Amino acid sequence: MSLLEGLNPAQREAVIAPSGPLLILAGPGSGKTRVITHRIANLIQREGVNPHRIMAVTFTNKAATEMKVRLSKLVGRDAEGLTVGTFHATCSRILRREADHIGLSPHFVIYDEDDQLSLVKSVLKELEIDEKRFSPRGCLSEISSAKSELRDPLQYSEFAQSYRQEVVARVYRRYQELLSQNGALDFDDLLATAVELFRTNPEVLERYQERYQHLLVDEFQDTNVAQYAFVRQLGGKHRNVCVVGDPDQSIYSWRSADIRNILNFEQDYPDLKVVLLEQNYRSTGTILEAAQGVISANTKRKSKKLWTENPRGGPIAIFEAYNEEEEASYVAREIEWLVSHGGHRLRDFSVMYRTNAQSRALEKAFRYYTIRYKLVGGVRFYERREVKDILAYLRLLQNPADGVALARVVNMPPRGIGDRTMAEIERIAEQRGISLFGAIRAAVSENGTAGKAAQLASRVRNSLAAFLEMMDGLLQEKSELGIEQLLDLALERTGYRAFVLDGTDEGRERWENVQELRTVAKEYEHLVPETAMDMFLEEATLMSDVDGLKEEEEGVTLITLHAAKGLEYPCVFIVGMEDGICPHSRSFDDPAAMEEERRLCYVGITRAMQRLWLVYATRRTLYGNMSYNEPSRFLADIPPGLADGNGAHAAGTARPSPLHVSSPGRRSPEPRSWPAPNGKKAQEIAPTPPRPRTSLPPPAPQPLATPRSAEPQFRPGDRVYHPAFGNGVVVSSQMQRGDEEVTVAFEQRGVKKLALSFAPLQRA
DNA sequence: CGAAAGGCTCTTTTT
DNA sequence: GAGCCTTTCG
Repeated sequence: MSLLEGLNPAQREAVIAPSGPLLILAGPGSGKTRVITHRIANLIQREGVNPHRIMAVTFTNKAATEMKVRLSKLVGRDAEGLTVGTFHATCSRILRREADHIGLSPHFVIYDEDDQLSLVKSVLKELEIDEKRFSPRGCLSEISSAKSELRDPLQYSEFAQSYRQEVVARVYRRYQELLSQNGALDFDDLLATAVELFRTNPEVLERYQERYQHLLVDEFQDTNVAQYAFVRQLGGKHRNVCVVGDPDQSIYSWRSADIRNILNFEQDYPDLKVVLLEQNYRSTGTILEAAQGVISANTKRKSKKLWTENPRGGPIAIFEAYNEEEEASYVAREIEWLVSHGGHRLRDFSVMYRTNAQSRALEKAFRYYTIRYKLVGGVRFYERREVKDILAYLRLLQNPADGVALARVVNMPPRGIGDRTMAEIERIAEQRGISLFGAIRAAVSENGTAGKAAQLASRVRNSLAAFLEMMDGLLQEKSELGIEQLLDLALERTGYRAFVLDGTDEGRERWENVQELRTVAKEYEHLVPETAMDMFLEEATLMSDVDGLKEEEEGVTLITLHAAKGLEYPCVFIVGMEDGICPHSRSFDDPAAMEEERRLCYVGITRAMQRLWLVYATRRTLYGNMSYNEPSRFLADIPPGLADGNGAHAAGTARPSPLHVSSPGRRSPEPRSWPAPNGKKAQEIAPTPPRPRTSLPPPAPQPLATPRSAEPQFRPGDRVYHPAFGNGVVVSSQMQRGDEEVTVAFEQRGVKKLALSFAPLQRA
């Protein structure tokens, strides 16, 4: 099969563009991943580039994995030689390999946000800075952005102007010292330290430049200064840097992503070739048009003209719910209806929201309606308390200098080493510049002797001695044990197993998570023993939300708008379409932030292939109390005629919710256009009449694909095609309540009964 | 020291 | 409404 088969002219151009800097501006659904993978395949197969010389960088492991899978299909075994990974993982691998050049232990651990926060807190305590005035979170985010911009503590303190910044500068300096003492790097360090390595070791950089003659970067609009510096360094020699991105989908500026990287890119590489991918293969014309309506209200953007050959599709549904519970049950019932009548499966659906807290009401409704769902984000597996505890034990065994890990587990389960004791230990560690572990050892061995380290009660001393002895025992045995065995032994010796299994259901659940971790650990046993533990701990830390998402698994996906970037679903609900939520209230006084909210909304809308629902509630409980929000201003930017404003789009939406007896039904049975042409806010256009206390009868579903008629369009024997089910033959067809119900025998999927107004059924 | 209870403050998004 | 921190009591 030709590599160029089935590509449009722009895609083809991007795939075969000659070596040299290349910027691919790719609109949503324009076949971006396809272009990257085909370009790599083209390099290997047509230009004879050794796969070892190609590096592709993504933002999530999931994107990396997907890319690898697709490449395996394209180039077979050659894919094995490629370097494909996230920025963080790629930098981490390089740093472990080259650690000795910058005085770093190759066994460094990676601190996630939890660990970072504990470290900042201990710094604040040590420097006697009031947490009330300088929140640990605030300090951390300041430090994080400094690192993302490659400013070390010294540079930061020079640049510091306000009192606040001066304080943060002191915290930053000490924080960095402690990281180093603990043998740890945080997320941001992975990038900044890699850049530093290359900057201070030209010969190392040259080796990597020589090796990686071709670089490809996905989601370039979300790179920060450090990531861009890394790309520039690596690509500095051969200049074969291909970056792919879409400024309209830049949604991570709060994590220091800088759209200006795209502009800088053009300046840094004057001979840059630019390819625009503007044809959308994903969404219906209606959805694409709505998306463009929303995004074009941003002032600071280059306008693109996206287009599609896809059918226009049905209208977008806009539904006003009474509160978040009705919102959730509306979503649940729509899905239920479409799954039983519309020929959709649960996995075709995704419900997207601005903040993770919004998933709660949805989960409740889904459980009530017994609809299976897959929750992305929320409390992740690797962030569960018991999982983090176990990982901390393993970290401590791998790297006894890791003070954050020690502080986490030293009294978990409780073993008589409380805050006061630890404060004393911390004092010793700080005083002597040694690790917490070393300080415990010192305290135990020196207590009561001349020049004693501390005055400890004998009970406390015994507790510490017991802990020390236990850890020393594990440390001695660890070299002979695999990860799994070490984990088992640690669970016993530390008493953690007995601690978790406390007889409650919750305890059993937590123990299952521990077992799950054990299963993951098993997968690392085939690795080289010296690095297996490092890899295991690293991957546990660098795992991202979407990485755990299994598309093939049945169930509705619940996901934040941020995490949904890069995904697509036949049917998408965006809930909480309210001013204050989407856009989030934090963006109200910042035009740039508001533009980002709009991009976020745009990202959400463009995830939808066939159907889109935008849902808002007139009131909802927010942070514990009731708030009343206006419909999102973004709704008013959807061009007129694309949406049904009463939520009538799909199923029996007006059925009373069994969850809430008092829940009112639909406001008005007749569809109204949304919004009014003058683009005023929804509420001003269509003032909401008081909602009736009883629900109205459900209106007949609105046909999307066909006009209503008394005669069935399909007859037994007709050959048909359905995007999800493939080819089939009509078995029977009859009119039901103004809708045509077609029974089709699909070649692959068996017999399905479809409602024609909802099933995208075509004649084949 | 540890468990339990009550009060406090915030919550955007995450590699 | 939840998680975090502080307080209180055994």
